[in-house]
Amino acid sequence: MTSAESGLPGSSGPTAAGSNPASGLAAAAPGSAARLRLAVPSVADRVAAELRLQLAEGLLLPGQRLTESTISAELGVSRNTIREAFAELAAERLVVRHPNRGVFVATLGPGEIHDVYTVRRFIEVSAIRGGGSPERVAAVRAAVEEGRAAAAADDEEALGSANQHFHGAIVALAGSRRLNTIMAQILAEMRLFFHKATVDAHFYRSYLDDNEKICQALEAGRLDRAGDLLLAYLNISEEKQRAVHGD
Amino acid sequence: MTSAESGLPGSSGPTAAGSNPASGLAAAAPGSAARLRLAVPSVADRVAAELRLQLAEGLLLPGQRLTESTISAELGVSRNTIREAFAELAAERLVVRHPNRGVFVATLGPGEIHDVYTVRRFIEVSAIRGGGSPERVAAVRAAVEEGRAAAAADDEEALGSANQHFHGAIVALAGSRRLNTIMAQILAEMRLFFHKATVDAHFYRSYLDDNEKICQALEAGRLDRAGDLLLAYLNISEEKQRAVHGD
DNA sequence: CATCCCCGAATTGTTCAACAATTCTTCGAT
DNA sequence: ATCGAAGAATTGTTGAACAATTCGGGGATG
Repeated sequence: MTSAESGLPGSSGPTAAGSNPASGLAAAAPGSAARLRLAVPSVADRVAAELRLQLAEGLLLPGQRLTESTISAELGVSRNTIREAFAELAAERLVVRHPNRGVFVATLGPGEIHDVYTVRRFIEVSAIRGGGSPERVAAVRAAVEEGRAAAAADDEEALGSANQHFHGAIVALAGSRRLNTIMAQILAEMRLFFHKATVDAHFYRSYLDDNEKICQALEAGRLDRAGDLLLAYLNISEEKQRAVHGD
Repeated sequence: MTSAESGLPGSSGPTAAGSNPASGLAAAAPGSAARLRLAVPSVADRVAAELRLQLAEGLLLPGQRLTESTISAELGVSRNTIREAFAELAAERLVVRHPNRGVFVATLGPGEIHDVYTVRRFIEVSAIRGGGSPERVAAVRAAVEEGRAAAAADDEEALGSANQHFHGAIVALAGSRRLNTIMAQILAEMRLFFHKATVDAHFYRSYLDDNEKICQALEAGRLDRAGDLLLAYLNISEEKQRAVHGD
């Protein structure tokens, strides 16, 4: 057992560290105060988190095969643990298991992209039509400003991030744990094919105004109008995606 | 009662003795199904399916602990495979993992129940407001009739099943794979705490008329009205659930 | 009598090694 | 050049092992 044992050496630098990889949503749950539990995630969970990260960064391209032994060696964890992580990721649709053939990074064809947008239309529009507490509306506003700042700094990566935060904040208006995680998974799926789109440096740029208008309508309490705007936004966004990905 | 090792559909039988791990799985004669490429799910998947079933039947009560070694022995599969199945179920929220303590059947408190209904209000109402193809509407009608037949036969179990089919069919109107699986998971979660409710033999009975009215509105193309009815239905249903479960 | 601590017992988390079953590849025969 | 069969590679699954952790039960102590 001469192999490294330090927690997840990782192939792309000492990532592992950090705390909650997929957090961003439920930062502090109301009510559960005495939860000083420093629950160290299991190795399988950390492996899954690492892969999720590499997936989000476009380091692992859709369709690419993930060989158990390779990842096992690269991350210094046993093949069995890798399989547990795969089960997690497969449940999130980020990877697909082909029996006896291996797991592959999920590929989203035109049909799948449409399906993702269908879910978004359902959830996001319903969420914004329901409105939310002032703090939650403020969170939406914060995401808009975050996007504006990123645009000013010409940071396309941050711009894409801010855009996702914007839509996450909209769903968070409903204050539902389950809806939040559903949305988080959908956004994770979208990152899978958004890398193709961001080659165009000004891809998100055009969304800035839309986000601003939607946010204003929301703040003004014109929820139906906000919903209509958001719906139009999603339709156009889907159209663009379809254009980028061969029909 | 149902004792006996509910051994995995397939076989595995009471081999118990671990001396011969050899296949006992595929009992199907290869000659008969030469054409049918029936992708046999992995053992881990079948274990997960079996547990899902026991969960749905109320054989495993919320809060109950699932010991790896016990299930491993009961189902005749290795502990490692059990863990893979657990990862699946945990991703579906049907069980919860307490680090170093084990996995437990998920318990849904009042807050969780409200959350489940929030998701249902979002998805089901949006789905019915969007309408659907005639075949899909017909599927909703079929679920209504299924419920009527179950009521006539005084089969409460079938009645509950039909009710779930009804709501599944409503979501299926949208024709979205992802929404369908999301709804399936939500319904699976609900089965966790519905067993408490069905002690009242006439629990679902009162829903029959509501379903009929909703279906009629849907068939008549009065989608907004159908949505309103469904929304009211869900609110009342949540109220009842909250009443049954000590608030 | 109550409290605390330490020590076993049981269970989980993780690894390793092995093997059957299946798929992929390559090479050779027709 | 096509086809098929031997061989290599990979997955699916098992079993055993061990460290780490939690749980429960005595004592020993105050």
